Amino acid sequence: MERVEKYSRKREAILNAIRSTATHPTADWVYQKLKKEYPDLSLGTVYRNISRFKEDGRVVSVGVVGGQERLDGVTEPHAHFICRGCGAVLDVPTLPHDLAIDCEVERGCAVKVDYHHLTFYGVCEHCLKKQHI
Amino acid sequence: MERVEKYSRKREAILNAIRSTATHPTADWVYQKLKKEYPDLSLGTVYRNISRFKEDGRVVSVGVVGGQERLDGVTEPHAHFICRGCGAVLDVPTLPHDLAIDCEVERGCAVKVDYHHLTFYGVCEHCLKKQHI
DNA sequence: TTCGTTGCAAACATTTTGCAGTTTC
DNA sequence: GAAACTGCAAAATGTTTGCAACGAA
Repeated sequence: MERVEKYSRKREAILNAIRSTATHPTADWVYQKLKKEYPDLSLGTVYRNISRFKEDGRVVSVGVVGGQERLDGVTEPHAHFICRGCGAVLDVPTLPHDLAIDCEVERGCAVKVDYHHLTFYGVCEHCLKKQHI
Repeated sequence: MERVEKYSRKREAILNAIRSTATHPTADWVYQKLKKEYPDLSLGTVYRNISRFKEDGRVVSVGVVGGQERLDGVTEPHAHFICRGCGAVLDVPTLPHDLAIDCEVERGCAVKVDYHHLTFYGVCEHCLKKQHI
């Protein structure tokens, strides 16, 4: 039996919150942001809905930064940059996303590749200006 | 004052354990493995030493898989494959590691890039055979 | 003797879960 | 009215930390 998703105002708000920012937010960021408009919102609800979004592909995980999972409402494959100074997660739009390497790895490693992540690590523009790292 | 590292048999064993496997182990894997030879080993010691290894580059983090950080004793840059079936982390040796893209991102994004991670996700050979995923 | 290292257990932080009440259809 | 959704708080998980004892130089 497939469960049928019913409408929920909070679920809609959670998805919109993730989609409306370029910060690649954490669950808690979403919770804090929506807490103002929905004072009775629960962190459990945020986690439950994010979990569902990831399952059906409405949201994608960028990975865990500083112990917290970072989310992305933009599901088209693209590279990311993570700053070791402030933990910011940025999009790297300059790079063309090469889907061909997935096939290459499938042939070379005898595996099935669904997708790949390309993530750069370093210091962001803002942190570079602030101090010498 | 710079602290001077003193010799420790357990530290040596922890580093060797990480270096002697291709499983990209977790802290707990190292702990369980060494527990036999060092019955009084503490998980805190494993975490403390791994943390130090990461700081000075003797060990590298592959990322968090299923809530646990995976380590790599091979510090030369190379790509990884993560299986969504069993959580295995494999090396992808077929792919040449392109260091030039780091510079490209530096120019395009006005950031300082230290390194990048290229990680493929999918189903490993073993899990493919076991069932249809 | 000094100071880095460890075991232990408590503390922490993030995420998951069980349950009873609420909302959607 | 049935089934999905939620708040709440407790539990689970992985990791960190304070402190007194231990070990290397």
